[in-house]
Amino acid sequence: MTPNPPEKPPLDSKPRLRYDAQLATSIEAEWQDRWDREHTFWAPNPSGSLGDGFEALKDRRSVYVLDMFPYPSGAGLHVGHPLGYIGTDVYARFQRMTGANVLHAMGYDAFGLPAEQYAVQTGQHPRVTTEANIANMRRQLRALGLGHDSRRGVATTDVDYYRWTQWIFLQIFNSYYDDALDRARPITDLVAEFESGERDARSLTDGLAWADLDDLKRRILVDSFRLAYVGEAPVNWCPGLGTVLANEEVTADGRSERGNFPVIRRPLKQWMMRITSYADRLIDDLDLLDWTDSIKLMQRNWIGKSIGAEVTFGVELHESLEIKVFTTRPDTLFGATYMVLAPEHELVDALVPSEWPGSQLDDAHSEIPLAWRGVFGAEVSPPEAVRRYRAFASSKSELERQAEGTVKTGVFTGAFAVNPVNDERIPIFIADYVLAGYGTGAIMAVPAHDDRDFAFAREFDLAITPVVEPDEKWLSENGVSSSDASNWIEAFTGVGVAMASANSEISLDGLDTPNAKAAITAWLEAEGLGHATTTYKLRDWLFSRQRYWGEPFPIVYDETGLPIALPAEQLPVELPEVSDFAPRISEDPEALPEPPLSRAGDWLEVELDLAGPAWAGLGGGPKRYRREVNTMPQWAGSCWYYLRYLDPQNVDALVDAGVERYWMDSARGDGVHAAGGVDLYVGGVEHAVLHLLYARFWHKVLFDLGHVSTVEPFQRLFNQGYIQAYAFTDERGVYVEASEVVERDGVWYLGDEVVNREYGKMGKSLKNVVTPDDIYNDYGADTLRLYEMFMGPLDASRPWSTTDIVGVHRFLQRLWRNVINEETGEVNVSETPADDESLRLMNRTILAVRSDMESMSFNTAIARLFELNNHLTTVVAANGSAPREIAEGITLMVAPLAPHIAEELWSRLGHPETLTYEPFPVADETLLVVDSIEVPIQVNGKLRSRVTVSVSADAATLEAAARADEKVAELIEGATVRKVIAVPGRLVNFVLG
RNA sequence: GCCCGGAUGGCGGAAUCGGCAGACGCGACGGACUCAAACUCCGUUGCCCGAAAGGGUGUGCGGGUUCAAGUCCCGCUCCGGGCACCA
Repeated sequence: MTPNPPEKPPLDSKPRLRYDAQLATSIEAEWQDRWDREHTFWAPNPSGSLGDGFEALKDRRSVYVLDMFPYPSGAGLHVGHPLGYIGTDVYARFQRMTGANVLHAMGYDAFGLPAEQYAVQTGQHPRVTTEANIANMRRQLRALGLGHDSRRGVATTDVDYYRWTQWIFLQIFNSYYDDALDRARPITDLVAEFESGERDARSLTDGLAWADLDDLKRRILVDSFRLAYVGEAPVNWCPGLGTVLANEEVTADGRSERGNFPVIRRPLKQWMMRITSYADRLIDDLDLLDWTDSIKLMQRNWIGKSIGAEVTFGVELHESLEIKVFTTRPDTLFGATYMVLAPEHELVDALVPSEWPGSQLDDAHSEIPLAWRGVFGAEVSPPEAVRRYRAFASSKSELERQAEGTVKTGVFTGAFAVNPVNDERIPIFIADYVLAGYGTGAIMAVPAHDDRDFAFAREFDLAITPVVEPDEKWLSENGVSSSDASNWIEAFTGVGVAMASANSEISLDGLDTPNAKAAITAWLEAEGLGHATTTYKLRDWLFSRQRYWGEPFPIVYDETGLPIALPAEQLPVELPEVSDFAPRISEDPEALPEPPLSRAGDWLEVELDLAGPAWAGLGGGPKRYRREVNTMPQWAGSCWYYLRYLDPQNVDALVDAGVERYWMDSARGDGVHAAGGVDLYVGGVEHAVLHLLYARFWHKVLFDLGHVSTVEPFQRLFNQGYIQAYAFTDERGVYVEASEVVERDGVWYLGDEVVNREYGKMGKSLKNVVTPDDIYNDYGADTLRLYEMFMGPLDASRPWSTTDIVGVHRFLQRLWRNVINEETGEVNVSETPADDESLRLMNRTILAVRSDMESMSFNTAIARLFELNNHLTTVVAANGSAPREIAEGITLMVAPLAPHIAEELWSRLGHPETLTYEPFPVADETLLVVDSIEVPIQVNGKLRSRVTVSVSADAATLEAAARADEKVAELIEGATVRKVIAVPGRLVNFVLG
């Protein structure tokens, strides 16, 4: 296949077939059409509707290469977006040439807020905008020559796709977590256990057995076990977006990650997913994955596992009250000198006395230090002080809370707790440094060994009692002693030897921290005062949103107000048409948010005849139900798209089991890849906790229920860097069009005006966007691909520089000219064998390029190809033609990086078939052997000369050769050679005395 | 505050195990071609001294280990990212 020569004669004296933008883009368009026509990148499945052609490839290994699911933005792509897509395409093409059946596809994460907000403003249905955006993005990506299997490019908004998203939701809803087996099981198993008495319900139902429960109580009990459940909990309500958000979607300063709107905490009934049941497996299985340590660490930190103990404290004058605290340092229990409850803690009201205890109002005789009463003074009663403090604490925004840093506030409640190990009476405070949502919402404060408690104790003049002997280094650095903490300037939080920790039954004194923890925990358990326990920062995943443009839940409610799952046969639940896409936000901050679907008229109610057990309200004949009006979050669709790529047309299952195993399980069992899953997953680091945690969770549920064969979805994760760009501001500080700025002598000018250079993301607001369309118009797609891969390592961020592109463009031009006569279009290769030097260089190049391709070091692979091409240029200049074996070798090696020009050259070199499945060149070992090498000679570690010796030269030979070198001889003459280091194949170093 | 990652020419970046720092590209400079320019091709290019030969110096800063350090160790600075009272 050859392109038609340009029809018009060239305007100037430019050779007719010079590889310029015009020729490049015409070659590219023709090859893109041919790849489509010939289904070049269709990866056959082992069976099913996409199984055609598998027989021919059945002996190949399977490789699944995946890009993170893009959102089809209305703004289109800039050159930063395709960086990862080009990287995966190069990798995928290399894999095909080294004998793999490669699955590489691209779909669209198309539900989401921007299309909906646009709809709210314009009345345009989000589906219309979404489809237009997808079409534009497809066009832009196609022009890059990405080898995607177009049959697999699903969009989350396709009804055929979200039908299966809903189906997965049903699986999760209809499951519970069996803690004993440590996996999810069908909820029917749980019901069977209750019915048979195998599982005792009584501890959960005020002592009633399953048989004694009425239908409603049975449903509530069973619902409380489901992995997807409706829970009432403080959630992140974002009035600016009119919806609730997951913890992961809220930034540290209490704003929405999208849109940067304020987020407030309020209790609401919402759908939750029991991801916390998987916390341990989500941490442990990280060990099986080829991910960077930093991403693994971010996931571990987010899950936030803490191993410690729960300890029960009594309350003075309240025999019936018990306060449970969580601590990771039970060994410091003897050092607890006060206790703190979160201001919202449920026991606060019960234990606060109406008056300050005893005679404390009289400062002269008070046993209560003045400081304890905090800011409100002595004339305020405890309930009023608590009320005022709560008001003060809840009025603070997250930002204010942070701004205050380590300044601790709080108020004494007037009540005392009793330390169970020594019966000491310790004051109970409320303070907002203790969080209601973590642990038990209460702590024992050990100021000697905890920074926060130390700061609070100093603020409130509370006792600081050391119970762990600090190490000498700490004591001397701080200039203090372990016996008296009065002049300590910080807490000792390290491990050490326990001291002053004994009662009549147990002594921790002399034990190191781990042993002291074990001893006290055992004692607490024996005494019934506490037990070992583990807590997590991870909360259950808030799964409902008050939006229109998302997946409807396959859930209806009956008259009890409890949810009922629709049977899978009734899927999909399609989004109804509505006229108003905006969530309604009431002026009343306490009012419930009103999702757009709650105004969807007829859709809201449905008459169904649902089969099932009577206790669950089913099987009673046709009945009217009300639909769930929330929709799923955008993460839902992106939690499993990689599974649908495998089998996108399957109407019977989300993915066929055999197909799933073929692609997903292939990476296992080679001794390195323990978990299986996608062979290579490339995307930005911004999904480190959100998408990657949710997807792993869903995958594990599907694994537990037998729908997928691997424990993890993504075996190898690669985080690509970002392409950033310079932006320029004028003297008013206003951004100016970056493409019009020029540099003269290190100063930047827009016209004659000096402008200021900044550096940041590419975007409309900085006026520094460069689009792929711009670049392929000016240079062609191969040049763009090559430049993006050449700029630096794929995982590093780097600045875009349009001026640097000419380097790679010149490379392609030179390659073209080495093979094709620019004037005549004739192939300019010779059939005579290449000279020895050229062959050796090519084989060294093959070796290096192969290894660089495998490690995705595309920048250095390209550098090696530059060198080979530059050498070939000199050969062509000398001989008038390129040796065929070199021309073909370099063409094949360039193919993964710049596939269009490579296909065109390959075709012109006389090969009718695409080179997509040609074997990648293999280095000839015999041509890699060298017999002599140049070795550096150092004197006192400084490079002074070089000698050429045989590769096999041993240390003595090497030293002799070095001594024979004229320059070296001169330098060591007369000096005492104290030592000679001669490393064969490396260097010689003479150390003079 | 804590935890990660990074710092190499004018710029983007190379450099297996500690063994010739600066591959490759851009830019700059010089030359060829051209009436001229662009394109293309050839050459030079870390910095300092020197006409040259050559010498000195050099991988954020300060120490150290070593025959030898961009690479290892200790102490900092700055930049990027994550977490942020998680008991």
